[in-house]
Amino acid sequence: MRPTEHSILASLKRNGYKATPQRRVVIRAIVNSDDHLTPAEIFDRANQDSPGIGLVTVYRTLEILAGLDLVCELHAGGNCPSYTTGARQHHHHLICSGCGRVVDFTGHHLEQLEKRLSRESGFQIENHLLEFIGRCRACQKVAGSLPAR
Amino acid sequence: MRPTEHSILASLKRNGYKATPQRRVVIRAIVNSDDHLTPAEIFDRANQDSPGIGLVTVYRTLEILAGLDLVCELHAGGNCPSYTTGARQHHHHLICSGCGRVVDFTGHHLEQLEKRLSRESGFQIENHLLEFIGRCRACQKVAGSLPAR
DNA sequence: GTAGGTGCAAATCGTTTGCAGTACA
DNA sequence: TGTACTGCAAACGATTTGCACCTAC
Repeated sequence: MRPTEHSILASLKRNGYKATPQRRVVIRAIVNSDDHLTPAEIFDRANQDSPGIGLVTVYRTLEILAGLDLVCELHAGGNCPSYTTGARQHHHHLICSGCGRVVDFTGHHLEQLEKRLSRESGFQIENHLLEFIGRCRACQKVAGSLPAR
Repeated sequence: MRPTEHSILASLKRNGYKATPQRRVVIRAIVNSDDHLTPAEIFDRANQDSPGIGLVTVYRTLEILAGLDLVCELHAGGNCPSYTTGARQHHHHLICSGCGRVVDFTGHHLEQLEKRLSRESGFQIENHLLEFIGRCRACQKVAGSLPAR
């Protein structure tokens, strides 16, 4: 169940934030993309959709959305932050080192490992991050294509 | 088998890089620490050890070392890059959200998942990143201590 | 002797902050 | 109407680059 523009806006209001046109545009940019987008990419799309919006507003909106867990933040080894709609279901990432495409996957359970680590280290574990880096089918063909970095 | 200052220097030379005193100092700073260090922290230690070294040199040395896989780069969800000696053995990270301390762990095998993903997605998987974020024993006691961010 | 390495200063990049004006509820 | 939101410009911190000098091999 991917969140929609509407459901995200509703969450915002429920949490006491206003539903401004700028926020709608930012949310739409993220929801309408299958990819993970960097703040700059989100700004580009938002700006195309509704010229005049400020990059600052994009950052501020992202901060709110991430704080409410309405979008999911990704740290793709190196090119730091990018965002996508956080399917409420916990998922992991498969990142193409050629083109930067990100595929989500679910279904691997780390609870057992989490328990073991917690027991052995004394850590109270709050979260985890599992990412695989590789080459997607298309990039395997393009021999010698440069890594996204 | 943790690499030593000596073994890292040897690798550098083997790859056509010169063994300068500055590089020695940077390597020593990393090798002598159990923690993961940010470039700034490495610079501090290096500078204490041998005043006058430039931050730029630290960055340039880290770039070389990471390129040769002699140190391992860590992306702790948010406070991006830090470095440690890359025990050639593959390992994962357990990061404290309170104090930023990083504990390595090994022994969890993801090969099976890797194969499944590869089959289902067509990706040729090159690497993965598994990090747990939580609170270490000390930080659990300090109630309400601010996250490292 | 020379290619590669160093350190300084300045440039650059992504992100954050201060502030005055604007608009949603 | 009042508070929260916006956009600009400037500030900021981390990293990179240009350049002249230096040093390990």
